[in-house]
Amino acid sequence: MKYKLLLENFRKNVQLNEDEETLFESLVEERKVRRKHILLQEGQHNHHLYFVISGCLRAYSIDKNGFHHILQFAPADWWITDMYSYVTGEPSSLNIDALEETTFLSITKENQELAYREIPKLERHFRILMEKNLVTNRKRIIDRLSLTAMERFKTFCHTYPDLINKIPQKQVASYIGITPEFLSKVRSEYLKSL
Amino acid sequence: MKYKLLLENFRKNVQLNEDEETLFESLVEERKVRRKHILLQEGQHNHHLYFVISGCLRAYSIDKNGFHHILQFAPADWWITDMYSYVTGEPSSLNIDALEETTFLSITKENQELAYREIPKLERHFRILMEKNLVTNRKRIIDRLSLTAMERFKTFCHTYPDLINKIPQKQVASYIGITPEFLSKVRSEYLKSL
DNA sequence: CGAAAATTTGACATGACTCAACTGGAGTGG
DNA sequence: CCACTCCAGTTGAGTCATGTCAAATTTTCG
Repeated sequence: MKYKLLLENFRKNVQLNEDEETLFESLVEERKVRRKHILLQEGQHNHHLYFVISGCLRAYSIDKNGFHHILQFAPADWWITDMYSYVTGEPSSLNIDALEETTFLSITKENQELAYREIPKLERHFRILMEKNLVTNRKRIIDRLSLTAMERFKTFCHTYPDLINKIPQKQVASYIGITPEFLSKVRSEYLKSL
Repeated sequence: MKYKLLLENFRKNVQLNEDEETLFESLVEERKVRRKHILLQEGQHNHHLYFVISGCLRAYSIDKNGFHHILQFAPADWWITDMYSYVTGEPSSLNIDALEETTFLSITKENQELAYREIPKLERHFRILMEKNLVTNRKRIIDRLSLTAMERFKTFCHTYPDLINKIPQKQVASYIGITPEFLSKVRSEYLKSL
């Protein structure tokens, strides 16, 4: 299996033997996208799970006023998809695109189901991934309910120190749920206070 | 197995045979709590997963100003826990209590792990549960980012029609992330507009 | 290098919060 | 079964956090 990062990802929760690794490798497709290239567009059907090898993907929705709201960043070693569309088969309400040139693995739902049948312990791996993902999302809901914009900004800096220097402020604003203008003000207040 | 509702819950995703049902039954404990009784308190360690048979539980956090923020309601047929504490073993940051007299099943993490070992297909069931839970939480994040208070209130009424007539308005406010006073105003606007 | 995008800044607008007063219904004890 | 208390809910006045819009400036990258 040539995808070391994917193996490491699996190894956090389960041990695969060589045949199983080879099987899984045969089920994924390696792809590459350029910066700003859209991988999944709102309204399309989504049958894929993506695993980032290098670069960074992001999932966002666009509201009725045209504002973007970022739901997730996926740097290397992260899984990403529109889970709603993936689970239900309904058209996607999210967009997924690349913040920079990104290499990733793509696996269809059919192949993923096949993998579950052939390698049942994968269920365990993905169950645990989903649990952790759930924890992250719940934390984010609580933060939005109980923290001010500046506190959320500080939390973001603390939680994603790598992203801060990599992505435009505008995207951070969209993630923590404020306007870019207001983030600019909040940030300058914050810098003054240091 | 005497817990029909639990069986139905499993059957949505997997088929257990009679031995497996009996095994699982032996791992859970049936409990009952009164209205307002606290099941899990912030700061305690949480090693349990709960499944509601009748009544309604709720999970909430309390912020530094003493305000409550409701993360989840769990009516009959729902699973609930502080997933963060459950997964990491850290003390809980959430409280779980009963909105009304509630009967539920409680299973320890040790027993749940044992169940996964003895009945591997349960991994599948809980993977799927977690995926759906994730979808719900993501939807809630998006709603909070893109909708006004009134829109969120309407969404709540639409999503949880049963709860609306069962729980005090104050709790709805805490769930959608506004003050009870403001919900009162929003609600009267909404009723006028019908 | 030049165009396009991101960021900053300021004046002004507004959605949501705070606080306080009032009302009404639910639970409790005598 | 009444009186009492205690929350939940309502309403209004004033305030605050954040949004809107527009203009100027800086950065990015094609």
